[in-house]
Amino acid sequence: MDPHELIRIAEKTDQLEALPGQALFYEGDPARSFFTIRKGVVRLVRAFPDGRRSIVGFLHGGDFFGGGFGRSAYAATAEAVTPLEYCRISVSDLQLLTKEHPSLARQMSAMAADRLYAADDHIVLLARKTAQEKVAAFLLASSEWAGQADQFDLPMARSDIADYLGLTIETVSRTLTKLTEMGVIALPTPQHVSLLNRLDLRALARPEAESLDG
Amino acid sequence: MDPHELIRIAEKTDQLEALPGQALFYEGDPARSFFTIRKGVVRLVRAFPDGRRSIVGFLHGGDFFGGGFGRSAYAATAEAVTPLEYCRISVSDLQLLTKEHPSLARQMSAMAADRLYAADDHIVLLARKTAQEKVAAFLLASSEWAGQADQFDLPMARSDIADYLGLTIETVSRTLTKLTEMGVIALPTPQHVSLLNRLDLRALARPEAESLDG
DNA sequence: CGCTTCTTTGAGCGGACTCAAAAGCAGTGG
DNA sequence: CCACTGCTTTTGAGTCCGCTCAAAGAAGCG
Repeated sequence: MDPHELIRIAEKTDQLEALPGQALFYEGDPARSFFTIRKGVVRLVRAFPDGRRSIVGFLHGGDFFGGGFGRSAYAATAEAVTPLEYCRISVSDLQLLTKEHPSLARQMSAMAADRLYAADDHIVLLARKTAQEKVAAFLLASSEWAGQADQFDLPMARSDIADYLGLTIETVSRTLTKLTEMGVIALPTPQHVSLLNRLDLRALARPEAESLDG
Repeated sequence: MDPHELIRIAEKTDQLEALPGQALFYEGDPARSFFTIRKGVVRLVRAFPDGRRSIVGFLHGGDFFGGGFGRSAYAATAEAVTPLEYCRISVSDLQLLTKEHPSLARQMSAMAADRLYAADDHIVLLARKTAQEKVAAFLLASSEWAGQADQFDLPMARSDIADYLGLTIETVSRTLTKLTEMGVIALPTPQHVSLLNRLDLRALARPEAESLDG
């Protein structure tokens, strides 16, 4: 649960940077390394030859990922969304470190479990939520990434949000405009979000919005 | 990679059965056990108070799951789809066994990795595929579960398929009818599928259907 | 200042949904 | 054996949400 040890160890490894749009690795590449993000945001992308694209997740400072988690190949392409500072450690080196620090193994499986839990949430969102619920949920998640702030930046483009939510950029834009007109958010600039009514936004975000008392 | 050792160990533990519809555990329950399926099919369900439901995965004979993979609570409810024979082992017992058999830990992370990879596939399917592509992909996956057979049973109801693919039962039914009319499958009974043209079905299943030569 | 890229807005369409009913099937009891 | 009941699946008709196509702002950059 404490990524600091991971980061401390990772600090003994490659310190790297990447510019927006640069790939850290590609889907299908042999999964030779693990990564932690020091600063910035990464997207995990699955793309098709016909242009259809799906973002299976966003990763933020402190997040630990890569290595295929036991698989021999990466499951998706990792691309920098913002200017990025990150660490890289080879799978074999990390395996050695795991023997010295057994807690590392537990942390790794905890990370995998978190990604699995997030993936299930994502599946429910894609399968059963409306565009408005999707965008509201995304804004709340973005707020959490910013430390529950009521004002924060969306580091990614509308196209990234659309590919994450299974929508088009037009629908994302229209929905944001609608939420603005409803008074639950404000958009001083396209990238800057201000939550005006967190409770209403939360109610809009989930199907299970009704009372939970039995 | 070899679940047989897991099963052999699990055979020393609780041998249980369940009838269709019975829950093995519920979403949110403390994740005290791991499970392996001996015979039958299980669905992993996320449900909302308003009736919306999403099936995040199906599990088959030999599959290993549960325990929250490091989390303290189960991420979804596990329900028997068919009459079920399965094994249960407590997380603590399995941790003890892990110390005797280090390969177990690797197998567990491999299982988690497989679920993660499957989850990413599922995300892409839900986010970017049409109803026809979804149903075609589901039929191909079902064929794989049946050992690449051209004829096999769908153990689950249309409602399960719909909740897995993010569709309604009507759309699932209509799409199956359409595939039948196209001549790529036959449905002797609603539960029994016969693949008449695997290549066409594969072409219908994926967006990346065009040629891959660069 | 002109170019490119991103975002927003508009108009119209269509695929999947909703609502509704019929058809098929399994079990049950007369 | 057959009517009756309940459940699942299929089929039909019509609607709407989100998509497509198109164009007009904004914003960044050389």
